Amino acid sequence: MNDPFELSDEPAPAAPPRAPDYLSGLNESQREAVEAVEGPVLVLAGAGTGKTRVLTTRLSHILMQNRASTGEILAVTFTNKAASEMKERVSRLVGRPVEGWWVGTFHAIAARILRMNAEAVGLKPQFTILDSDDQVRLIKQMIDIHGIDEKRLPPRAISSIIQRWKDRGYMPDKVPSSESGQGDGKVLALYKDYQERLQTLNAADFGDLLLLCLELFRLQPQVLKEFQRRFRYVMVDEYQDTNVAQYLWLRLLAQEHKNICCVGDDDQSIYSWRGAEVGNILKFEEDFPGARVVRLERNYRSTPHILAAASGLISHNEGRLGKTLWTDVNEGEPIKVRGVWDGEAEARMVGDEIEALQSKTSKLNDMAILVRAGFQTREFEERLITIGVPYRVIGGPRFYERQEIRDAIAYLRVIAQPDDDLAFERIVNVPTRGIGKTTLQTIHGYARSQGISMTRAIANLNETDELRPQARKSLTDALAMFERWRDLAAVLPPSQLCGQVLEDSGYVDMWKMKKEPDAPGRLDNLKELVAALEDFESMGAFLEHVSLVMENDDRADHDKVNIMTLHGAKGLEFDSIFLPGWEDGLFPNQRALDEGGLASLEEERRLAYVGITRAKKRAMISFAANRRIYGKWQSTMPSRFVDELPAEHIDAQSETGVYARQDTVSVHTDDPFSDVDGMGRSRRRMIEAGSSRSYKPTSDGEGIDVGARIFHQKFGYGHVISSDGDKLDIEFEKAGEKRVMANFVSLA
DNA sequence: GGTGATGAATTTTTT
DNA sequence: ATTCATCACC
Repeated sequence: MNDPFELSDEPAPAAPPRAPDYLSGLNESQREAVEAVEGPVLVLAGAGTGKTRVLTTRLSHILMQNRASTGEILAVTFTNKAASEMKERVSRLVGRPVEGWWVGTFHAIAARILRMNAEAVGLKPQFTILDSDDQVRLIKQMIDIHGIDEKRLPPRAISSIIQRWKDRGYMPDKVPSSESGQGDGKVLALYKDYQERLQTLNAADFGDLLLLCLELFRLQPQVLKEFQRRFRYVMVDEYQDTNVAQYLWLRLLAQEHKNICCVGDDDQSIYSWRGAEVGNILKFEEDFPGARVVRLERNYRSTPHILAAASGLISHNEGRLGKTLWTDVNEGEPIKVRGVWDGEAEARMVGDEIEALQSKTSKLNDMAILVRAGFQTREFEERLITIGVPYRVIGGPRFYERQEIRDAIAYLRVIAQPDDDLAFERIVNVPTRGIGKTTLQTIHGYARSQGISMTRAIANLNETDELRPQARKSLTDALAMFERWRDLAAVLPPSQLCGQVLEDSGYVDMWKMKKEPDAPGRLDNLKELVAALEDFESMGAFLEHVSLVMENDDRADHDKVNIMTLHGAKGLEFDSIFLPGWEDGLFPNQRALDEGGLASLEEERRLAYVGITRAKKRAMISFAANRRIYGKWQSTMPSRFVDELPAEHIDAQSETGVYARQDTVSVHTDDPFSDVDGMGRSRRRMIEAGSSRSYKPTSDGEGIDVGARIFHQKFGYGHVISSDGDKLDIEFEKAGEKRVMANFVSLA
């Protein structure tokens, strides 16, 4: 036990009473997690077990016991929302606003550390943080030089390869040879070049914030030491979502005091596709010897039926740390599982259910429709509009991602940082100033050959006659304009400066001239931006905010049904949850099925688990027999996850005629995860007897080839246009072109 | 340098 | 179906 008096920077209040208020009301394991402040601790917090409460109480506990001052605690989260919630709740628990502490997202804290030591990694302190859009544009510019075929390897793909390398902590010279072969080996060269380019632009992308931080710690051990000494206690939220770079970063920072507490749930790891390593949480005990593991298993959110259904489902995953959630609340209803004819019927059913619940005094705010992919929201939006039920879609495009806002910000970025080529290029000809492709290419070529930024290149080029006089004039004017704004920036507050810039540049006039229907809306957005800037002391603070803080305050001020993706729902809870589209190919998603193997399927299953566990009182899972995807009708099979729900906890019903068939025969697939006959318990249970005919087993084109004339019980006769695994594109004689499962057709 | 046509792609998303 | 990017052409 440490001596509290030595550890505090601040005047200490009297020692806390034996059982402080803030500890009361915690259950046994929660309290254990809160009080285990020394040494490495892993808190396995199942869904709805009071994770945030533990985290905030623990932080307060450390402060209240004067084990450390605010400046000596590092608490990292993934989202700004989680960070501000933590700040707010701890302030409330401690009874005073807590300031000067290190609570924030990985990226924000890494950026803070990096800005304090930018020079060590070749940046200037006011470096720009590039978002993924900038990143892709930059890569696109570099693609030709590296002789990469844009068709085979689009900028997006390259960006994601590089991003994944960064997630694993690889600087260009550290990419292992097993990895460097990606994209004909050309991507690695591009990565190297890309990093150099970022340096001349005085910019860092999101991955760099962590990666360069690691680099800083490597190059400047004394800087690392300083932070290691500073952070007596380290706390991490959503540990299952950390990537390797973040893991290394944490491990370094916690080295000195070894008081690290990671909170997470391996069953809710759904972000591997953006670099998260479930392995981090699975091997915590190895990584931090002597680690204490506390399991939070008492669930305060859901009914036993919901918990049992979710637990039954997730038990199909291997490689879990394993938890058994329990609750002592009352039974509640089993999960409804419904099969319907098509997507429209599904939307209708969900709409009806929502209306029924609403008339039983349920608030719309307490209901949510959780979909696998964004495009699925539309059907529900349309239905809710027709029946007049208000809704909100959470997670759409954000304010700062709109074109006009990004343009405006680009102006501000160039003012703040002349070397920011990406921003400069974005607006140099917006509004049009007669600076075209050719001119830009000349500047680009020169800039790159000299290893300088474009604005510097222009200054040099204007001394020569390489540019057309007209372009030269425009560029000179533009640079002069920026110089003037930079002077203004010194005297005007950010908001006024922004207004001025938008006027002077002709940007506002440009939109006023446009007769597009959305032009007025864009002008409104610009006004909103200027207004938003009033909250900021400095332009630098604002730009940091824009790059690191997502704006997602959908105010819950009206009673509306929530529609969002399953990913977007993590961490939220609602009384009633609707889970539509549980069909193989949609959920689990086809790409996950095709590409990622078992790991991917398990992640989809975790996603299903996350979905179900969002429900406090009731949940309804549904699937359709037919669905139009990308304009084509497909006949679909219920999700394999439907099978995996324990029968005792669901109430299954299916529309008459849906999946009607009898005399099921086995269908060979290459899918190792499906059960023997491709049709398990629940799925079979959903199938009602009806008129049908048996068919021959088919396998991967065997039996049914392209060109074959076939029969389908719903669509009639047709011939096969093409096949794609177990799916066939068929031109039906009566029903037109459709995509159907091979096992639903037979040779005619 | 702006406009219309054609073709390809289309999970999930924070920072 | 719809969007989005690229290309040809004014």
